[in-house]
Amino acid sequence: MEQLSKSYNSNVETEIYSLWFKSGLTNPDNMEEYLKEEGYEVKTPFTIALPPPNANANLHLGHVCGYSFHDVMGRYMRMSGHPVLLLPGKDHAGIQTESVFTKQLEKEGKTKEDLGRKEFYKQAYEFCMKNAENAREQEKRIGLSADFSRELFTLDSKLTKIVYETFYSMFEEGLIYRDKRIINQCPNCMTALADIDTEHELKRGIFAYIKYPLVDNPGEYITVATTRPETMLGDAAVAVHPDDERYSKYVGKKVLLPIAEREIPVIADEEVDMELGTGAVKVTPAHSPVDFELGQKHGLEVVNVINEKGLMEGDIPERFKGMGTVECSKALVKELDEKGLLEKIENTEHEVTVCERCRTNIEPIISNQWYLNVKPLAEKALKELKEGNIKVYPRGQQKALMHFYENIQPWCISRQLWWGQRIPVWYSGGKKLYDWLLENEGKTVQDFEKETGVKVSGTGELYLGEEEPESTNGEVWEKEEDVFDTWFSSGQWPFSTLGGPQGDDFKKYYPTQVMIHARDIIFWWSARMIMMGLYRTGQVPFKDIFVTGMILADDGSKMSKSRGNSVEPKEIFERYGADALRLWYYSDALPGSNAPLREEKIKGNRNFVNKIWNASRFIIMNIDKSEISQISEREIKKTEKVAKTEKHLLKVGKYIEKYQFNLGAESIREFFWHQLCDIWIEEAKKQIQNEDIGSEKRIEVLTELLHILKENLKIMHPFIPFVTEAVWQELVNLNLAEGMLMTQQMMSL
RNA sequence: GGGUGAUUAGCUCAGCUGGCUAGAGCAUCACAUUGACAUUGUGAAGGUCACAGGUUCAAGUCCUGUAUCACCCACCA
Repeated sequence: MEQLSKSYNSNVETEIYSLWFKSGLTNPDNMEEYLKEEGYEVKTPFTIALPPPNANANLHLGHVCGYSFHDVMGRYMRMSGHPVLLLPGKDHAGIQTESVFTKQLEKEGKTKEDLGRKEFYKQAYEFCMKNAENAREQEKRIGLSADFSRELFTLDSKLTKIVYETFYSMFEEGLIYRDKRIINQCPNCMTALADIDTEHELKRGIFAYIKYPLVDNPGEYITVATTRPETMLGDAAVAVHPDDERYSKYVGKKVLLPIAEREIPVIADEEVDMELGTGAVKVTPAHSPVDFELGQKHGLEVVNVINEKGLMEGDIPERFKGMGTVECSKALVKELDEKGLLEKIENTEHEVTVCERCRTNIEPIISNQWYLNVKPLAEKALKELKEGNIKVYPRGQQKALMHFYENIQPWCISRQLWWGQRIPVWYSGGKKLYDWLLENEGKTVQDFEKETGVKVSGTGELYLGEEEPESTNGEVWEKEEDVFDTWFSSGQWPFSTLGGPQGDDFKKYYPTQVMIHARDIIFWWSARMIMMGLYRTGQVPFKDIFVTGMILADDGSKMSKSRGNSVEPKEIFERYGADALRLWYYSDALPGSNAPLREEKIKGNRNFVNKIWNASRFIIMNIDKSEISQISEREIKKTEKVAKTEKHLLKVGKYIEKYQFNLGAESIREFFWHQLCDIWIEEAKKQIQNEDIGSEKRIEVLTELLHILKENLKIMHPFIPFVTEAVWQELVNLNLAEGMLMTQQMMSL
């Protein structure tokens, strides 16, 4: 009978995809209608909010493959009677996009200031939309059966509105506040960074031993050791361990800070490590996170000497002003040496914090930022975890998540960027005034004017809202320049995408079922989605978190563009097809494991895909046109083989429900190849080889074989949707099947 | 320093609540096949399940300790 091509050609995959997409049945509302029309029971909706990839670049292999987990769940659920919503989107990725796009502007010889905030935003938006389009193509290429009619971008006004509502409500409850804290400042990106946006690098540095003379004991001094001499200009104290006998006599006395010529106290604190350096440590609250804590504890003065550009400033000798930190360090060391206050300098290697994007050294500085007190939210999240309302796979990650919640710190939610959701706040009389009044409790606007010499018109009050408020008595409203940390909006993804707590989709599709992503973002994303979800909706945003493995280069190293060892998804699609890639990923990228991408492994899976094609082809070829009606009308007898097949379907279904995709993939391969092909088809060959066309024996054997093939196609479909649908459509052409495999129901389950 | 996990065939890993004569894929070797598929079939080789103790009738599987590795968090004056 009809001649199918000798091997499966993965080029048909795009064609198959458009078949699915055109049907509109990836939209759960349509799917629900379809189920009703076909007389199936409509089960509860199944929702996954897909992790939105960053809209500043093409998708990498990890993204693309990750979606095959979402899709296997989605397809299986759809075939089991659930209207399935796989909700796609794209993330604006604040810092990263701003950095990528600014670099692109640089190549054109422009800066973001040249464009101005509005134009910058507009162009960055276009840039993201272009990338989003590419990303969407890749998502389709892997076979993701998502409802693209609902696709969203994190900066869509619908989402922003919901994010703002959350902000207003949190502010009113006192969870959000402005605070002066030490932050990670990237002097290059000119923004505060969350800890997550920083990395650590081992760099060469110096260890300078500097003598601080005692004020009341001429000739005596305390030597402190520091890797950053320039920060001494901002020192507020020298700290020693209370049990340290070498220094106990000095505690409570004062030393004269060289060069700055300021008197600072000697304090005692348990935190000080007696073994390290000289056992005496200089305390610079303004420029070191630890020192900041120490300073707060001991009520020390905060002396700012480095500005947000990483240059020296503030209450320091004129000659150092405007210097970079390294330059200043050198100059200081030289002067100290001349004064005989430099004991020695050691070369050392130490970890420094750098900006994840541009690798610039992070400058810890004091800054006014917006904070969210996440502690009460974390407590609720922790409770849900403990009660088992959210489960993390692999289980070990659950403990890690609990530990994270138990030790959570206030979250800095403001970023000094242009790209993002601008914090909807207005300051009467200006931001500086507001912060000043906050720091100087009890003082008034008049005090501000007197002490700073700046004239303001306003009350120092805040107004929350997007639109500029009415100006009464000629007061001037200053708009907040900062934008939200990206995680503040992506943390609301599962409900913001469904239209917020009032949305129709929300009512129908929330909470979602499962969150699937790579392990590196569990704290930064999932942890926040749980907190924000509980806060806004009172419900957990998803019941399960499934953490995928990481794709590595074939030598086991991390894939990265800079190393040149990254593999484009496109290459794999072209050479082996999406099904082969998916199949490889199910078995290799298990939770907690690494998956080095080896070509020969994908090849092996491609062979299996081809095997499916050829076994189907064999069965189709053996059915004569004249036998079709007899075969399709014949009742399926529950033979041993059919029963075994049913059992197989149930088993694989269980694996999918338990997120054991590797076992599922292994089973479908084992059953199809080594049971159906190697044994049953071989048997069938012998049974029909001497039979006449249309004979009872032939009809019996072929009917059973075809049925088993179709059942196998169904259970394999969630894993490898393309080849199975391609075969199904061949069957449809011959009147041996109907409709699309994607929407077939697994009735035996 | 804190946390989490890993350690099973050459490689990447399965092995759920203890019953294994320890599996898969890829790689290797031998043989077969122009027959749906050379993108195939049949078979072989390859492992004291990191190490040391313990619990048990029975341990890859549970407990304790040791070692090595990985990731995350904190920090390094």
